[in-house]
Amino acid sequence: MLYTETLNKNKDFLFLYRKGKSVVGRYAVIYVRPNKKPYNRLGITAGKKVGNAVHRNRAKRIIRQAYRENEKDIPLGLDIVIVARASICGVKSGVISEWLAKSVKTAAFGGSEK
RNA sequence: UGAGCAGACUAUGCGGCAGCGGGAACGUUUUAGUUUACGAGGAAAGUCCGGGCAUCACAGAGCAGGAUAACUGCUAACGGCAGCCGAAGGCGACUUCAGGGCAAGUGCAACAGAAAUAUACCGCCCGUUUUUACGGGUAAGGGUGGAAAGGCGAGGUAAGAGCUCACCGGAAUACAUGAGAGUGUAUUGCCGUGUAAACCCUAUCCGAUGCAACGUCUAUUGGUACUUUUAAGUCAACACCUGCUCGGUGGAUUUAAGAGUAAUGACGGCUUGAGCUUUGGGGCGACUCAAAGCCUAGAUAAAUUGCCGCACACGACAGAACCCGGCUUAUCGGUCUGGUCACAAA
RNA sequence: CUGGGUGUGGCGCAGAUGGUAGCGCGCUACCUUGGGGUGGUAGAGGCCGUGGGUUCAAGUCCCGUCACUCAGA
Repeated sequence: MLYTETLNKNKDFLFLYRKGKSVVGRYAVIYVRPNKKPYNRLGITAGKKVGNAVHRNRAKRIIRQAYRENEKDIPLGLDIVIVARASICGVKSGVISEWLAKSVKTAAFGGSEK
């Protein structure tokens, strides 16, 4: 991933859940917030509700793949957290990719403020 | 041909494009980059046992506590496995078993029943007698119960009773046999049910903590915690080693001053190992010995994927996290091997 | 990684060393009131998370398993 670091501190996740803009979809929820840095930071959450370890790993893989495909269209300088939901399991990656492309932009330029 | 038993193996395959993880090589001041081979399981799961490894100063003795339970072996070890004994089930191949000791001691056995671990309600027999009660003997018969005086038949007796005898079940002793559990034979009337997954007894085993162990390097703040040195005071007891006792080690603690360390982050621990494959030898087998060859995940918000095409049986359960040996549980199916029973044919 | 705890009517909980499973709230019907509440009487509702085992007999004892939950590093 060209312009992206991973987000791995529990503190940062909690900060985004409280202060970030959110977009809710059928397969996942996206939280976004500007971070005033020249690169993006991405965090992916797949909780216990998604399923067992195999399903959680698949959810994370698909989301990461979708992000990679759309990376060029996403503006720089954002913290992004994507939380997988249970219905992501039986879905092909193309659907997620399409959905992500739309949702990130709406989140970045005017998602519902919390 | 059908049914059934046991064991072993496998876990969609092939191709194209894009991508991920750490390793090696090339390259670069460094970063970026290029090439190349490799990259989840039979259960990786549950964390139920056992061991390695690391630290706790020595890793001690006894009690307590916990675990296991026929026997002989295998193993680093085990609660695992193999063989074998016994019991139960199946026509059989075969399967299942917490399978030591209630005949050491203690406890418990509701309701029913006269009586539940010691007794006489009805009945049977004897005696006394006011002929309808009292005393005594008796576990053959009745009913209750999961369990009722080892079972059953004969003798015997006032009536009965292992009181005596035959057969069967158990126990003890002796002899034979086996490595042993055991098995066989003989003798002794020696014989109050069940429960130890009730307390308990017997034998064997167990020091504690877990890779967030542990080691190395390091920023900032502050005098927080720990260690240590010196000085002063107090106490002869206190702290630690496992819950207690013995035993061992250190004298212990408070205040003041000085010195050092820890936290945070990074790296190591981390994958060459009770390793895998093949061949040969030993053993009924678990397993083991020798030789040759091989290197086969090591991540840290955590890598095996996405899309397309073809084939068919249309793809189950499921993702390493210090490492091994087991156990248990989940699982769409497929293949092979060896026994068994029934039917038919030769 | 390690060690505990819980599971019982709709809800919250009892059930000491095995012997016919209860309490409070709630629910249903009736009485009381002009009506409602309160109060009173009667009643329904449970294979005790699940699969085995020990025992004459298991909610209770033992083993496996599922779910939830707590503590420590």
